[in-house]
Amino acid sequence: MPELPEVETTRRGIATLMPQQVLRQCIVHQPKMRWPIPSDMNERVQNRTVLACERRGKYLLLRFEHGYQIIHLGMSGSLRSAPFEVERLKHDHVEWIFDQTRFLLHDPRRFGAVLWHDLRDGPILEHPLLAKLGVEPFSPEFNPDYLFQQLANRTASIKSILLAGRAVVGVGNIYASESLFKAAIDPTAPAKSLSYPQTIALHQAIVETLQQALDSGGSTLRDYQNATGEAGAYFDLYAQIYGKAGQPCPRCENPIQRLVQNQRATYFCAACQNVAL
DNA sequence: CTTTAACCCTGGAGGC
DNA sequence: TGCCTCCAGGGTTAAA
Repeated sequence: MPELPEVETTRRGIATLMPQQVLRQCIVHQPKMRWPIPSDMNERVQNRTVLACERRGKYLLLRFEHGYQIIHLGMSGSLRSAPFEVERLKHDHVEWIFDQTRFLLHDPRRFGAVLWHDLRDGPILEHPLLAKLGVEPFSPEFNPDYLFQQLANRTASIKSILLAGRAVVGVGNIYASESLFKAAIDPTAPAKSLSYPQTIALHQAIVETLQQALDSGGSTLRDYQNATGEAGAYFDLYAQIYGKAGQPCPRCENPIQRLVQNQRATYFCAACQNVAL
């Protein structure tokens, strides 16, 4: 579920409710996540004020005066506000209790994480998980010149470079396929082989795809909060090719194909993206 | 340094 | 109904 747009949408949602509130308790029901949740987590944050809800890549950052809670939703995580009368469900692993409401971290696969970074150990952005991340896709630093420089000398496929998040964060498995399709670039091409015009097209495709998904993700999250049923896979609403193997390419009608790169599925149109098989 | 592969975990879908 | 296999939107870590 959590692609960058959903993480950002989640951040915006909790940012309207959480900041300036005193966290009364942080209850860990299941510490076995991607990394163990520190056993003293509650002591760190109990009766402390949440100053802000920030984001770096797909990491959510709850800022306190003395440190940060680092939250990652992994592959299957979600963070939602739930009134006290709402019963905790299976896989609701962590609770944030405030005076007026509470939040629940739900994560069946437990690839997510909740960590503590104390500011005595340095600035938050120097945390090992954050220090080597690429630039934010909506920041001025992400521009064609920067991207071209990042791709230079890289022999790995452009798909895997995008997914690695060292050049730019937020391009998940869906958006890697979608962006490369939009830019008509072969996902298997070595990153260094992209021309400058191709890099311009890819840069534009990434920003447009993420922006469109952010708009869409926001609306589906509102739907999810209002309705009882599932929001469904929000990317189904606008994905051009992701998950659509066998269906006609929206541009040229040739069948969309699927391949596996780095153990992750890639969807593409061999004709539009000039893929040699 | 770069690139690739294994791995963490649960659950849904589909074949038999 | 059950059992089996495959698949899943992430990313760290070890190995080559």
